Amino acid sequence: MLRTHTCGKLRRADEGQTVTLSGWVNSYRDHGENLVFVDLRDRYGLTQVVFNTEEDSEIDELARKLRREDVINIEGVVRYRGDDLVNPRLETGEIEVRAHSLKVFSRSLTPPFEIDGTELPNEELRLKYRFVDLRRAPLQENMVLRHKLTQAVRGYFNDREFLEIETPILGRSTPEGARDYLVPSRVHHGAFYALPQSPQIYKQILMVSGYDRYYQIARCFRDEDLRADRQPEFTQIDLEMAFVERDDILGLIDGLVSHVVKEVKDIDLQTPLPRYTYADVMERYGTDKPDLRFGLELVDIGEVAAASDFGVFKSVIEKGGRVRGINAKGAAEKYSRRLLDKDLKDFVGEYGAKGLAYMKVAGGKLESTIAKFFSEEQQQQIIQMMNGEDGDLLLFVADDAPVTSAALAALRNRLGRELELYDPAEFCALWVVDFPLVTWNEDEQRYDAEHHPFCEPNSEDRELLNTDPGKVRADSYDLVINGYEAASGSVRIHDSEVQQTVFDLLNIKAEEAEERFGFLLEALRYGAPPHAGIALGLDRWVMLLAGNDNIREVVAFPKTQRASDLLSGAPAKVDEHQLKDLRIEIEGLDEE
RNA sequence: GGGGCCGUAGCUCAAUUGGUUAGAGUACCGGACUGUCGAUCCGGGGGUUGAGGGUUCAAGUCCCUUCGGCCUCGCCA
Repeated sequence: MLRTHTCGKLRRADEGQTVTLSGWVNSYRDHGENLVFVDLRDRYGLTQVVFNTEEDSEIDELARKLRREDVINIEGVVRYRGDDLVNPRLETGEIEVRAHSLKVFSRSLTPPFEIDGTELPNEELRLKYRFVDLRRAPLQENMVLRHKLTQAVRGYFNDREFLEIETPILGRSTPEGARDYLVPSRVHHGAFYALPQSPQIYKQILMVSGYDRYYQIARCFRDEDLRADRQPEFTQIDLEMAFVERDDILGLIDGLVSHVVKEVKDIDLQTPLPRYTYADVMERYGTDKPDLRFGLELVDIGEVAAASDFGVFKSVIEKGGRVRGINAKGAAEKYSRRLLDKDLKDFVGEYGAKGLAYMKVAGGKLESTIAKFFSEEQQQQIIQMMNGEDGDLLLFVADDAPVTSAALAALRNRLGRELELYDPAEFCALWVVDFPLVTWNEDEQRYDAEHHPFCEPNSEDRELLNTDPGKVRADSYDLVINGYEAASGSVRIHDSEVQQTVFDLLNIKAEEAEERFGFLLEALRYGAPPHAGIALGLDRWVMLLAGNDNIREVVAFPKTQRASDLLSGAPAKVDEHQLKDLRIEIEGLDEE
């Protein structure tokens, strides 16, 4: 071993010991020929090393040349710094190591940015020099948190008879869903593997095969555009159980969530987690993943709007749309006219809203350029419906139902944040259940699966499958934390006839279904147990527990928004002979 | 595919209406200093203003194109 202790280990109790430390030079303080201080860093902490030449002039000369990020090895004696010299900001601040030998393992170029700097460099640089960025304490803490979380997850499942089973990375492309990452086959000309979007089909087959409790910390790939909380490759805590019903999964995950947050953050979470129906949250919050750390519920004022003289509202209602609003409590003075007419209007415009109507409550009445279109009685109705008080700001969007939902849900989140209606450190988890089985796709003139095509229709809604499929509820469930989808799952279809009915509904032709995932259909014909499962987004979990709003902060080697890895340069061109092996030709390459 | 923000020294930023030799902090290099800990003090080097083109007597600043990063709508069963 090239060290006897780590840089975070030594305390006053170790005084007098001869120790060996290895690490990176975090900083140096040169006091001339006779005295040099070096803060030595590893992932466990910082220890001050003193070089004093009275006895060892060669070492001192070497020590004076040390620079940030050099990697060194020292041997020396631990000693108490002295009553006036203790540094209370360091865990090792009571001691220092008086070095009597120094070895330089390797010198560092001047780092592209400062490891302990107060200002972060731009993201591009951080990604290119990720090996330097990863030395920074916040990222190291995130990696540790991530490790603790995965271990807590494994512990929880291992204690409950679950088996961790790996599924293929090279699989088969399936229709619907996200765009696949494809891998060409050398042996089979013109044929491709697809990287898994999730281990969905394999885990269902494992249920058929009798592995009734499966879990896996599985890498998944989706070739879609990125967001702050989305990477093209990400990790799911994936699990599936046989002979269970919906509430068994919800209960199991309630237990997992409380176990994990206790283990990694020492948070005591009340379980069972609250459950809301999809219909309920869509009506009250306009989204299937509401942030319930604050209120600001949506209110429908359609009836008053229809009776008013305000043409914009009236015509929307006549066309079957909705008029809904939010009461921003006490915010009447917080948003200037300019902000309301420009910033907030443009903001809801991003979600398709053509305008943003607003009224202030003052003296028990409504104050607004549009107030004149509402009778005294209608104004009082609105104030009452929206629970209005003097100083409140009422905001309205009139449009078709999906637009009012999307615009107001986004506005609600923005107001919650700007008006500081919640504690950012709070951890608010809930279940959303009873999603619709399918949604109508206007462009394609067909139904799309809301969750995925293997999701069991709610048994109470079986009749509706043929008469009104859009009303059929699915046996599916999402776990929502602080406004993020943290997990998603369902009871699966275990009957090949029901599966066929759903494929028919989704207009997946029997032939196509047989070709694309006939292997699942076939498996279901050989004795399939009722089964259900769920997948949790590990990266998002770590992000939330780390109090971060960007997933790149919890991924060791993340990709940019255009899905490139600035560290390695991936994706990159390949040698001509590699393409030849695969019989692939690239169009338009000559243009450069 | 659409919208928005950004790109100036290694890094973080500044630079008036388009006007002198593009500055500061920090990092880096050299020197001084025996108790520092964001060390301090003295001195120094460091710029294709992302790239290309245009307008102009004059461009970091205005216009066009392009590259890259971030946020976002669509997309993400």
